[in-house]
Amino acid sequence: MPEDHRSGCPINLSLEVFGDKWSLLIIRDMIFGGKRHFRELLRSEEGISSNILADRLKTLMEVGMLTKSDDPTHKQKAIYSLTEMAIALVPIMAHLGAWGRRYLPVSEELSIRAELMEEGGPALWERFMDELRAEHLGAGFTEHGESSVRERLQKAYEDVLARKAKGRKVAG
Amino acid sequence: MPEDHRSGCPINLSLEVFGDKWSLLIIRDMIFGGKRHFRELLRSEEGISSNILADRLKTLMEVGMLTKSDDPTHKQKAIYSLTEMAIALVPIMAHLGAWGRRYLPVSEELSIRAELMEEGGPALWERFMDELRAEHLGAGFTEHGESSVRERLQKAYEDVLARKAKGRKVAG
DNA sequence: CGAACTGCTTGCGACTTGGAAGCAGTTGCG
DNA sequence: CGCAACTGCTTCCAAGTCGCAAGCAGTTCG
Repeated sequence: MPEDHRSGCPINLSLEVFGDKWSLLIIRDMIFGGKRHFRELLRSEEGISSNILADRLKTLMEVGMLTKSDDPTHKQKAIYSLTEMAIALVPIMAHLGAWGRRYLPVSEELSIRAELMEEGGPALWERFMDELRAEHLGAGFTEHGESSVRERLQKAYEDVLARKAKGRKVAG
Repeated sequence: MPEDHRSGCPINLSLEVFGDKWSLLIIRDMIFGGKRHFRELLRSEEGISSNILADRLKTLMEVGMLTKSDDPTHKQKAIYSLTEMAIALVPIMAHLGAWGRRYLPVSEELSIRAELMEEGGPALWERFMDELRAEHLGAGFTEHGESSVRERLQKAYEDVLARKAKGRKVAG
């Protein structure tokens, strides 16, 4: 009997899984950043340290949100993949992003993705989740060349950066 | 310049606000349990201790998710109220509950609310949020006697408890 | 052959967590 | 009127977690 839980409340159990300051950021970087390797994840916007990252990857694998496999191109590289359980967090990410954008002091370039996710609504989320399934659960790397949701979000992010740099050049 | 933040990413900022194991449970108890007083919140399903509760209430007030006022009926009682910022978490709570229910070992009685929230969808969430606004932001306590969303959820919870008790009596 | 890179691990000080007990004041009840 | 119960916290302290810095064995690349 699993009495290592504080209660059987779904919200509580969810928090027991990712109720900390890092777990969801790792998932975020895998979903929105397309990161699959340890050292990629180490270069997070927020600067996670390697021992914490190792620990979180381990527990995320234990709860079934991630899987790990060998990279055929490099004997030392590991590839982390999202499971359906983690891909199912996309709508929560979208809501979290929308909420943060509304109530917290976000930066423009880092919230453009949240804005587009909010605008796109459930239809966009579903498409994104399908792409993630192909990428993480499909047979190997199913690249479908055309513009994926992640690529569109990434482009919007870079456009904001470019516009801000330009504005700074003109104004400053 | 507020450089006490790790990054301007909306998901990160959200996690900085409630990315711990207790903050959202307090909000949950206020939303779904109708709890408004310190000692009510202390009797949480998960057994929060009083120093942690005091600390979290303080930080939740600092970030603007809660307000505190005097209870006119008791000089020592404080009444905690949700702000719009906290009420706006209802859809996230619903998603969290749905996700937890799908992937984690929830108990039947504590997940019936999540089930009903999921079934009710955005329309039900909006109604619930309106009721919370009346209760927490309105002029005093706006009780509208008829069956509120919270009362319906609570009744469903009690029905499950009663059914399980009966089943145990018959089977055992 | 050496520099750079791979996924981690270790050491350690600082911070956080949380159980238990307590506190000054208030209220309800007999 | 007197006392038990209750009010929102606070303090103490041990145990655990966090996170920077450094390092490590192995691999790959030029």
